[in-house]
Amino acid sequence: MDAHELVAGRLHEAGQLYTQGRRDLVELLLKAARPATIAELLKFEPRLRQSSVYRNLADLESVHLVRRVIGADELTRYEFSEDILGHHHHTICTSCGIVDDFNLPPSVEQIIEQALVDAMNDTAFEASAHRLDVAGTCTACL
Amino acid sequence: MDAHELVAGRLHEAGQLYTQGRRDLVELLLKAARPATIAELLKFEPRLRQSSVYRNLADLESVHLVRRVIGADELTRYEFSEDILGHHHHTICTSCGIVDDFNLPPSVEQIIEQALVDAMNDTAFEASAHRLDVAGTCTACL
DNA sequence: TCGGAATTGGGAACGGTTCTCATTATTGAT
DNA sequence: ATCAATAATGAGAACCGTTCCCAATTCCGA
Repeated sequence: MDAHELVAGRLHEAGQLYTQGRRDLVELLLKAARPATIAELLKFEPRLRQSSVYRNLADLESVHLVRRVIGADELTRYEFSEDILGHHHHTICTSCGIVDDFNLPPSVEQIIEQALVDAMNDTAFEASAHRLDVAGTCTACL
Repeated sequence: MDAHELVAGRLHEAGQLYTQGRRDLVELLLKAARPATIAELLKFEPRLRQSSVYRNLADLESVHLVRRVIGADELTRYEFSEDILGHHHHTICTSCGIVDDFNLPPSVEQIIEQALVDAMNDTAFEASAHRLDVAGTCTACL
């Protein structure tokens, strides 16, 4: 399915418009193919204005089209939500901060999922999602 | 083993002193029994000065006695390093931000560890640690 | 007890993010 | 097509957690 259509539809449901600026932003996120910082987005497409990028990412996040990714540095990164990208995990380079995606076999996911359900049975905590990342050093930084 | 002894020793090796302020800080972290924000630490022990707490946490982190924990909000939390607490995971309440600890059975840890090694074989990434947290809602917020 | 080194405290500075508000664009109804 | 109502935009100010600076103080070994 075309990402733009999906985004347009979901925004429309929420009474929001799919403007050119938002289109550009979505296009950029598609091209990035990994969680991107605001600075990266602005550098790649200087037409975009900082305040609009922040606002639009927040808007897209509020309808669960994108999500915030926390890495090792203080910079917030954004990527499409798992609704769009599917469930996946992140490698986080502790040297340069770059975050990238990777997947685990469904069999492992299932074991993790079950183990977490069991673990949460002891603690009175209502789990809604899990997050498994790997910290280390990316090729460029080795 | 007594935590204070361990801390004192490790600081000494690094040519740093185990002052009263640092002692108080360690004591607080022990009492907290879960990752604590700077604001929480200052609130519990107003004798402590903000700048010293930030500096001392950074110092303790540099000798791997404490570590920074990233939750769901913008507040940095600190807890003793896994050297001291052992490997464990975190629940993160997306409502109030509280982070708490939990453990998984060694058998599951082993499966995860192996799955990550396999996954990293494909990507040229040098993994050094993994992080598995659960996001959701804590009892108090339900 | 003294001198050098480490630590402290207060506040200024920093940087990413959020907020404000006047201007502009977009949409649906006429 | 035109208009009115609503939403989005852009520029910069404000915010806030954190880091930095430096003079005063504390600590330790000789």
